Amino acid sequence: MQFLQPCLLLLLRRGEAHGYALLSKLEHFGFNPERFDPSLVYRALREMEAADWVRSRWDEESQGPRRRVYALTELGEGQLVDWIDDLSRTRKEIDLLLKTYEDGTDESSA
Amino acid sequence: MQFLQPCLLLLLRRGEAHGYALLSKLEHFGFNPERFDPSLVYRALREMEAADWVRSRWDEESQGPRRRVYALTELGEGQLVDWIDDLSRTRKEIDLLLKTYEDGTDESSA
DNA sequence: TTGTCTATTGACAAAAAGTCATTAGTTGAT
DNA sequence: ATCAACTAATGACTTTTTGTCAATAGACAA
Repeated sequence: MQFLQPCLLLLLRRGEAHGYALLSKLEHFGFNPERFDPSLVYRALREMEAADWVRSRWDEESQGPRRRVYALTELGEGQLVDWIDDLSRTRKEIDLLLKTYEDGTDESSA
Repeated sequence: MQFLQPCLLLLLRRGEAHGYALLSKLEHFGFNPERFDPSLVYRALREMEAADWVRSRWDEESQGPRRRVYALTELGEGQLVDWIDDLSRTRKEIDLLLKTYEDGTDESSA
């Protein structure tokens, strides 16, 4: 799976959130929280901030270790649209591949 | 796109072929032959041979530069099945992602 | 004999993904 | 009060994957 960044943007579209919270919400997209390394989420967020798809601030209110809260930017919304387009295309390619496989299965029955 | 290896196995399922021929047939799967570097095909084939998913021999009959002709092995057929399963799962994940996007679009209309 | 097409290989660079250790605040149990 | 577990984030390092490009070489046509 290399859908991490689009998944994070999708989650952030519902509202701002910090990395650790996003980590658990990723389960919804089929990520296994057991064997999924949290640093991947943090890295993805920092990379997306460098691209200005998200912006962060330190949450001053919360208890415990400091949280960096991320929010989607307008650029990020545009990027999400691009990703959705990409993924639609990828989906079509997979469909073609699966169809090609099925068409070639059990040729003796023709 | 990282479907190169499954695409090659699918093509080889139709019969043995050499790298250069496979290169042009990849167009069927949406690869752009203009900007697609041939060395990627050759490398993929060599990697798959190392995994014993394909086997090769030099074609002695053909004219021009020597051709290495690849054929799918039984192991390779099994691997193809695994890939098809993977891709079906990936397809479902993409569907979920696209659906999540659509569900969240234009919330004001609710 | 120069250029183009066919055909394959190898070296190197860049990008992406995975692993692990470290730091640090909070809470609950012993 | 100390230890473990949970929350939270960062940085260094490694491995894997992908991309780019140059080199070699036979055949053929201009």
